Amino acid sequence: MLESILPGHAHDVAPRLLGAVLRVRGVAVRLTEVEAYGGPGEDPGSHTFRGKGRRNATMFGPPGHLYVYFTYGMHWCANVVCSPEGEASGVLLRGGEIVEGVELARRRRASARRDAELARGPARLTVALGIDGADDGAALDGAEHSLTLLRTPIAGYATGPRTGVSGPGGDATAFPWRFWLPGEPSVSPYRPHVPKRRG
DNA sequence: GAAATGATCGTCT
DNA sequence: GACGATCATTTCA
Repeated sequence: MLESILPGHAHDVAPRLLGAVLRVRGVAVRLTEVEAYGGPGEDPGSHTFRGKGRRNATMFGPPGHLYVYFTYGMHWCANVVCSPEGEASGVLLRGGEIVEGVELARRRRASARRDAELARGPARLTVALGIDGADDGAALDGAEHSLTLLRTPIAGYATGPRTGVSGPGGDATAFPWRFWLPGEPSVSPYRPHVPKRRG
C-alpha cells in the first residue's frame, strides 16, 4: 500500500496523502492539508536543511515512518518521512477530518467548538490523535500507527505557499509546497511567518 | 471577522 | 541567547 508511493520525494508524495487516512490507537483522520519539506541543502524551510542533528534524526531514516518534533515550547507536529534513507524529505500533516474515534478526539480537544476544528492545524492534529514525542520514529504499518491510501488519487487539489515558513528573506513562496483539498472545513487558515519580537 | 499577544522550552549558534 | 513548520484568548471593528 504505502510502498506504492514510497520512497519518493516529499513534493511528489504530498498530494497522494490527501484523502488518505492516518489511524493512531483508535482515532483516525482523513488528511485534507499537508506540506512538503525538502532535504539537506535543498529547502531552507526544512528542518533538515542544515544536515542531521539530534531532533531531525528520524527524517534521515527509512521512509514510511513518523517524524514528530516539539516546537514553540508546547506543541508537537507530525511528518511522514518520504525519501530514501539519508535524503531526509518529509510531509508535514497540517489538517484533517476525524473519521473514527470522534468522542476521544473531542475530549482531547476540549476547546474546539466544531468538529472541523478538532484537527485543523498541525499541533491540533497531533493532540486529537494523541501523538507526542514517544511516537517519533514509529512505522506507519503497525498496530498502533497506520496510513491507508486512497485506491485512486484524489481528483483535484490546490497548491500554495507554506504556512508560517520563512525562507531567505522570509520568502514562503519560493517553495509553494502546501497541498490541500479545496472547500474542506478542516483546512487551516493561512498565516504568514511572523518573527518573534523580544520582550 | 481580523489583529494582537502571551505561553513556554528544546535546539542550534 | 534567540527563535521556532503554533494555538487560545482577548480586544477591536
